[in-house]
Amino acid sequence: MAMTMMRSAMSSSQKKCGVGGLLINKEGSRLFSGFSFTPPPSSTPPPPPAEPSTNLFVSGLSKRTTTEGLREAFAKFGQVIDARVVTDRNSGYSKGFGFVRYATLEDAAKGIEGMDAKYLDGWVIFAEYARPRPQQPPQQYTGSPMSSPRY
DNA sequence: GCTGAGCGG
Repeated sequence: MAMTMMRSAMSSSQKKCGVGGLLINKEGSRLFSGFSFTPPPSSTPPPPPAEPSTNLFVSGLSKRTTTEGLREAFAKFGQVIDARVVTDRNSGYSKGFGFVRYATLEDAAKGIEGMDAKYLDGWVIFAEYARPRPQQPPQQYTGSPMSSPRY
């Protein structure tokens, strides 16, 4: 008899505890991850500087900067073999970047150190080594290395 | 002839 009353009392003591126990801390889960970011599986590592070469890529040029201006600016740090400001064929205006070729790698390095992040015609230019472009040498033999004229 | 990241004639 008495047990019946006690059980009914305990049941009533449950009250509304079920809803209050559900708590999720978003910040807590972030802190648990701590110092470990997932590296992106997509491999697109663009190395900012290219390998040393006498060919220099100059960006950030002013629209008013011409090939002569580029050569004059870079000639102060080395012998410039060739300088060219890339211009659009349609309009003929500068694209804002150009290429400078030095006689030696030392001059190219000095040119970069001397003209990189410097002002030219009011614009900060950036000089770095140009990338090797896919320029295939125009060979008359269709590029077949099997060409053996003599045996 | 200019918007202003970028790699050419």
